[in-house]
Amino acid sequence: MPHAVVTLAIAARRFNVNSLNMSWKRRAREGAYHHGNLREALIQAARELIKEKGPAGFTFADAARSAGVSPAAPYRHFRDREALLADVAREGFGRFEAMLSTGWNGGKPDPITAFHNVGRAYLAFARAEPAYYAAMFESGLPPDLNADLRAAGDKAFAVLRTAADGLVALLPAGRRPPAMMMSLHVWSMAHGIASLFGRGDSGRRALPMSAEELLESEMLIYLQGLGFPQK
Amino acid sequence: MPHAVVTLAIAARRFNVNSLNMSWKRRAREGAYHHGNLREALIQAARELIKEKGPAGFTFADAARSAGVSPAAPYRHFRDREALLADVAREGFGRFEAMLSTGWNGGKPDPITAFHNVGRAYLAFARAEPAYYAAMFESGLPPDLNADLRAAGDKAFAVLRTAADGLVALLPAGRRPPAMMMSLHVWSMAHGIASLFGRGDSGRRALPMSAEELLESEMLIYLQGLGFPQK
DNA sequence: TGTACATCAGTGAACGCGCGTTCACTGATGTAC
DNA sequence: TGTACATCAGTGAACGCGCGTTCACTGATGTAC
Repeated sequence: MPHAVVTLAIAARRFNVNSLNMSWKRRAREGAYHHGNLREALIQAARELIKEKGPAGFTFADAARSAGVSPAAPYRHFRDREALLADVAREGFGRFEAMLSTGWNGGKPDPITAFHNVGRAYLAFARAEPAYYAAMFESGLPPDLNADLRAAGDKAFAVLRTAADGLVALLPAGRRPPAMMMSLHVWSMAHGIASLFGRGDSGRRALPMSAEELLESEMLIYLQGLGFPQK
Repeated sequence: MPHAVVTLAIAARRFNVNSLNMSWKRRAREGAYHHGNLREALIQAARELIKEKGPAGFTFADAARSAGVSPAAPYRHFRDREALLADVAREGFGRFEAMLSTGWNGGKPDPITAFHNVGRAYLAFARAEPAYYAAMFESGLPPDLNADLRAAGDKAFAVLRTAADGLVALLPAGRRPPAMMMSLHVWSMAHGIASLFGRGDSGRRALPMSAEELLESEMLIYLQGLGFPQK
């Protein structure tokens, strides 16, 4: 009945969607749809909701509401809630890989320092992006739900593998541990510390030292055990 | 209307509840209530549901249904779903502590062997009791939701701390690392491996070696880095 | 030992709510001519 | 350059469902006397 109000509301919505769309166009050159880049907006909304309430605490309808569209709209882009979650995880693995790569930085200034930087980058990601991290590792998604997700996870792990390869090459041929094993060891250390202590989101356990210090000392002792020179 | 059927159904229910009650009386000497030990039955039901669908995948009504009672019954024993989940976690920490203690076994036959046994016990628990493990570490419950839960978690961690103390005593006074740090390191290794690879429930990542071998080698290298003699 | 009574674990019906999902539709966009 | 048309992202109303929670109740148990 109050036509003016309804019209204003619609106008406001259109305006918001369009201005968002313009900023997206500027940021990422992904194609824009005729009412805005809803696909990406839903992923952002899901991230926000996961950050607030955990990976199990958001619904398809929630994401639609946050993105300002009707509850039926997400079905144009995602088969179901799990498909949306998988896309959040896939995108997260991509950023994760980038951060780890930056940490490794081709093994510079030297492989041991770079290896520690990878560890720091791991924790920094878990702390800065708890929503991505939860979607990637704690959402209960089967890791090979789809080939893209699987590949994204593998690519991120490959950075650890590359770093281990670079480190192993420092040792004389007779005393080289399997790089695959080393990378799994480091992954488990970093993941263990990140999920027990180093999360940016909810109430975690208190510690006598920072998560970063804990991981650094753990890696230091581990590398010493493998016969690497200190520093 | 079909009185006979209804009567039979009620009789069957009563019979089941009573026979369950009797077996509980035999197993645990916890007090029995006048229609059965519903409190414990709800915890069991929650464990079963968590094992099937994850810690976020069960509802209060689900648990009641599994226990064969009306949806209002659980309110006699738990304030809400979170309180039930917290009790599952608390009970889990108790069993966890017992398994870790058995692994440590007072440091016998020798502290290094016993330390490795603690690691094995950790993974064995995560594998055998994925529901407890999930409630304890992956349910999103704040660790100090209530004093009992907090205390149960602390007691379990204290076993790791005791083991680290026992190990540290092997080293000469000048080269002893802080036992607190050591126990946090081992916890993070074991938890990392357990949550990434060593779970009995759902589809996890494949590995070139078993979770147990991975943890054992990791601890071995770590201990070597601290200057412990091998074997 | 028997009876009356208080207790309280569990009932079952009811409610409002938000979810997932479907459907025919609308209307802005891009394109063919 | 202008017009007609096809496309398809998003609408909004509708549905059935199961959840959390409440309520007055029931009836088995334990106990006081």
